[in-house]
Amino acid sequence: MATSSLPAPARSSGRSGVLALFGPTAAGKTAVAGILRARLGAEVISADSAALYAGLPILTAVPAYEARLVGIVPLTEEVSVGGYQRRAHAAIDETLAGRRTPLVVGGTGLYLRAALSTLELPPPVAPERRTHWQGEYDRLGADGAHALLAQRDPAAAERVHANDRRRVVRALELVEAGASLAPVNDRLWTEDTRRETLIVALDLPLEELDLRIDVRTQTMADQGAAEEARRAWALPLSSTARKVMGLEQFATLPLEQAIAEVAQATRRLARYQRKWLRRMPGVVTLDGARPAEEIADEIVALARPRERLPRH
RNA sequence: GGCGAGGUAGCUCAGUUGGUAGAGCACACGGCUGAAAACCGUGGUGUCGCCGGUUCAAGUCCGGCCCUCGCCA
Repeated sequence: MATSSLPAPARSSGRSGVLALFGPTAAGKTAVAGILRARLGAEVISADSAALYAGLPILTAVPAYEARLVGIVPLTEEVSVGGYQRRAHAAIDETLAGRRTPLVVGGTGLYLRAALSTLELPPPVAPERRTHWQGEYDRLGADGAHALLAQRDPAAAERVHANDRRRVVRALELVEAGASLAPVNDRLWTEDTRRETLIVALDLPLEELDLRIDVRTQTMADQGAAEEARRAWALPLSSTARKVMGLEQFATLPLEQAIAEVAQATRRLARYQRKWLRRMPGVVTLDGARPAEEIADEIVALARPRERLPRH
């Protein structure tokens, strides 16, 4: 049983805490969250970078029930962890203030950590500055740019590979802004949380997950994913919106080919999400193959303060 | 049946005058701090269609066979 790996519950009550549900695509998070929402009167708060976008209910598998931080950003705008974190913290605090349980649900590992933790993200910089440093990176070459970074911010340079243009550029723009890519407090892979939090993950064997992903992708196609994608694709999409999985494929490829490619890309995503799951500390992992009702029961039991658990 | 093109990694394909089989994607593993459904690093996973021949040495040259595609019948 997973009981032994439970974080110490709040002395006061389990009611002041946050519940989080993580796991790869198609592991069954949405169904379980729906049951918990009804049973606990919880407020579902999404931790999914793609679901933030409005206009893609099929591609981003928006749940039938109400959830916060879903469909709130137009496809013409960029999304970012920092922007998401601010909204997530606000949503969690508002929910707690209303004496309800925040249920943070999503498959974007970094977003989930940002929502739950005190992770301090360095500030954004003006787009013009980023463009400038991208130019510098290309002008100096990967090694030249990395050497420049090593000179200006050795700690950041040590964390970043010279070929990682995105991060070298980001580090350079931060130095210029008086900040650093290297965090003062490294809380990404720690159990650090802002509130009393129980993190539960759902997982399945890879073969089972792959099977579910095939079914789910076919279902999306049946629901009209191609039409949704084409409509969105016609917009002046932001760079982060353009990368929502399935958008380009369903908008530009013959349906059969799009289904095959999206299923494959989603399998890759699921593997990436499982990597996060393996590495995320303080997570109780449950078998996603069990009936959603049963999983929800177990989570309710886990969330209860320890002194009220039945003795073994 | 005739002519042509082809058969090399899971897929698409490259492979010089014969000299240790290699790219992209996929996959595995790792990293990641306002792009994370993103980005980066490391790793080759093979009966080179089959059988025989020439050669010190054959994916490569020669002969035969099998299979796929196209055109003509």
